[in-house]
Amino acid sequence: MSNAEMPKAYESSAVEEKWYSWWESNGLFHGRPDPAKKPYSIVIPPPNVTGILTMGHVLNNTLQDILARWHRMEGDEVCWFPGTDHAGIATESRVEKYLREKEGTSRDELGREEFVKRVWSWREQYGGTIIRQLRKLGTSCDWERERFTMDEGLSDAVKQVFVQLYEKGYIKRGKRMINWCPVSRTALSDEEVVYKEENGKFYHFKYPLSDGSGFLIVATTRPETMLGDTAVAVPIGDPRYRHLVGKTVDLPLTDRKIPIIEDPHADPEKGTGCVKITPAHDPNDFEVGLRHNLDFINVFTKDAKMNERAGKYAGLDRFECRKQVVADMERLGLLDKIEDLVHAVGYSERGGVPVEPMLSEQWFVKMDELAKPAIEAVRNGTIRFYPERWTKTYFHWMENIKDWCISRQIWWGHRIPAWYNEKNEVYVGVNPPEGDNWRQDEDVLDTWFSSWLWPFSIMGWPKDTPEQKYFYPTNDLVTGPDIIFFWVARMIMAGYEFKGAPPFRNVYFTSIIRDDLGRKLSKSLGNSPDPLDVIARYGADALRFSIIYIAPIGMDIRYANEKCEIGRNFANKLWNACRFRKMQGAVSENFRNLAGIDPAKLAPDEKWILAWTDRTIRSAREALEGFKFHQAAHDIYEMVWSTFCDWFIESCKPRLYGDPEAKKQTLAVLDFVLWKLLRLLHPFMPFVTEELAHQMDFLKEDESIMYAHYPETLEKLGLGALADGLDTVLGQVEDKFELVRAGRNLRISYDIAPGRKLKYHIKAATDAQETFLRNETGNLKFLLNAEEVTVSQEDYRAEDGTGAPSALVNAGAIFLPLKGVIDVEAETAKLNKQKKELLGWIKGSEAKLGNPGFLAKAPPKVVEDAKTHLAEMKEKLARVEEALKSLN
RNA sequence: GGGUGUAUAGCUCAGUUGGUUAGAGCGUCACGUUGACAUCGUGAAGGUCACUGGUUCGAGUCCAGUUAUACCCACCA
Repeated sequence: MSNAEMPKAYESSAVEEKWYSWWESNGLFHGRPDPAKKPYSIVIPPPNVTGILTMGHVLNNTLQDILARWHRMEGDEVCWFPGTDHAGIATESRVEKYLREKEGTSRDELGREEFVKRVWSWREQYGGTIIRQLRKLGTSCDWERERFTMDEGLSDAVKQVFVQLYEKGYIKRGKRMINWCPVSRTALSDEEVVYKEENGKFYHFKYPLSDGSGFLIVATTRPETMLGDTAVAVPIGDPRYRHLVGKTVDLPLTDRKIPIIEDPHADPEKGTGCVKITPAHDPNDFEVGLRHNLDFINVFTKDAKMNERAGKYAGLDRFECRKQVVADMERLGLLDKIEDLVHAVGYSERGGVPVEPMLSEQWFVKMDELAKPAIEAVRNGTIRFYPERWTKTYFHWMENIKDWCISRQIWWGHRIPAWYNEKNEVYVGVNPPEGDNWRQDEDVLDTWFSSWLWPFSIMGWPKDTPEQKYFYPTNDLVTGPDIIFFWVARMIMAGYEFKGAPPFRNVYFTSIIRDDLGRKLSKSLGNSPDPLDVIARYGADALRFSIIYIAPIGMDIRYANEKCEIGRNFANKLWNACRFRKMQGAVSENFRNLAGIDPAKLAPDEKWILAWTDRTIRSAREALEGFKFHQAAHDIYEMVWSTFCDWFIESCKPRLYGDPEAKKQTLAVLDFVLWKLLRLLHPFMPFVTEELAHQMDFLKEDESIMYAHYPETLEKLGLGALADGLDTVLGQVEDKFELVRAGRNLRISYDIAPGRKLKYHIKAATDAQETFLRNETGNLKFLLNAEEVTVSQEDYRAEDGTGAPSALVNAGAIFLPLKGVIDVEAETAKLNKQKKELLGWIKGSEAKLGNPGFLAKAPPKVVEDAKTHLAEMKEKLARVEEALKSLN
């Protein structure tokens, strides 16, 4: 590195570009089985291939990158497996939209084969944008291992799993009630339905008894379904209706007569107790239909319009039909009343419209047996959740798990490996059956049917690969709690079923990011920042650090772009600390180990900063081990900014400008600490730390901080001797800094320009303090910007006997002698305020110590501390009173 | 209807197993171009820890209840 001066401010963009391509082209992200090292692996939650980077991805991938980089520095063999998900329905509709807008064609016009081809080429051209964007964030994924859920190998895994579960009897085909999305025209799993509270209407209809003896009143929120009614149910043994059971009603608007049946589904407490039964369009009614062998009349088309079974309503949209049915019923005098009610309506997550419960032939996976080992694994701690409370959500779902509807009536996805022949036989196998009388099932599998295999399919399963032996199970999973059912739970089940082992050991659930008003980020609100813009403006390190720094543990994050100033300013602070250091000359030769330094000769400040560095190393590592990223970020931030820059660097300046030996020593300590701080910070801010490590010559040109060892404490480095006698010195240095603060305060309260040189007098409280502070006078002069600092155990007295403004601190008192400017009244007031405070403390302490209960029951240590504290307060009070006396 | 969070300074949040009279950042205010940094520095003001009750020598911290708020689950015709 030349001596060219570093710029005054850190410029992120060029630096980030440079290092990322250097890391990647040198293969520093690549992980390979290495028996000599401990494996550490993560699989990325595969983003949709159609996706673009959002703030959610930023948070999620920053956390994974912190883990990956940290473990790499700990010496583990790290592999972070990246890739994308084919996202069946989402991608299919994305490409459909593209074809409509750009080519004026459609899926149906192109036909299946051609359409699927188009999706692949769309993916070639536009897909995977997010993968390129992730690089801007600095993510250290092993790109050589990037996979796509539709890759050949992953498709093999899907087929293998399907066949295996089919042969085990866990996968079955059957006609059941499913959630139908009329927009995507496919079945959905229960998890893909989101419920929204809505203000709806509750329509009460009169159904005339066929014998003309009156009406039964039924209520519904969905009048259009009455066209598919095939019974009216009444409660079992209900005296109001008992005599009607077995008779029929004339179903209005149709020419059908439908039976009146007794069924427990009818609740006598609700409404009239009578319920219309639509077995083809309601899950409960379906059950009733089975029990009573009723007809199942489907009145909807695949896009939820009325079909020919709806008679004159055929062709109408379901909501239009609803209006007309109500109008017609009213006209016929069969509308009893309409009530308002709030109810939950199930919407298709992707389609954005209410789902239609429909009776349909689909493939299902029986989940209850698969769930058993997965429940046990979380219960016995083999797999741990952070925050732990998510286990409750997990258990609740797993213990009530339902069959999983896995077939989708779309074209983009893994086609179901089942074939049928004319004799209606079914063949299920990894490879197509012999002979040409077989046609393959038209449906594809739910996207999640490939995602749940991700942790091992990405490593080559079902083939036997060294990667699986070495990297499976993975260590940590970082994901959002919104996909705990979709993905996390199912991966655990798949892990046990197909690998006989958990897919990961720890699951860290990220927070949800909201805007600064607490609203969810969404495109339509326009409150969703583009991370690439933010990176361009503030830098990737700034974004990464800021988002971790502001992320409260287990709660939603309030994000606004301005918050990236935290990270940007911090990077700049670090940059300038290094810039300052560079101005002092070349890096110390012993910056790695402080070789040749005599522990006995360390200045108090130097011991103090070494102690703080150790403390921070311990707390940061402990925080990372417990997935407390936010806390690690805060600890390091505080250490760098306040402890290192504000106090250590400032305080060491006098030594830099004096004795060359002292300068050499202090620079060595500074370098030693700085190099540790850069490494501590690297997982959080990879770019600026790599740049600075090179700028400072901590690394050779071909070395990367990515593989520098994560900092260890002095003791672990075998440098324990440097920490000898730290305890006493620590308190003295802290007291010294408190004294400095008090001195600056005096200056300000007397309104003296900071530039003006002053004299201070310090009254030391003890002999030890006096000795210590005398040795520090040079240092104190600098920190206080004073031309002279005197130390004794006496109060300050001017020649004419007047006192001076002063402040009391632990170390003693600091006086600011100012000729004739002492404001006796103000000083008295200040001291009286302090006295009042002290008396409060003393009163409280004495009360506590006078309490027999406290003395008897509190731990001895606490009692001892209280006594010490009281003594200190009393001693301080005595000093305040003395000072008060001297004023008069 | 069940379940899970959250409630501490103007704002956003820390606060470890209960132990001095509760902290940080931002914002506000005052002062400042001291040779790393105005993306900065030195200071100041600002809180009956949502409410009620309980346990305890001692509660922001534990327990019960209340209120507010957010989210998740559930086939309420």
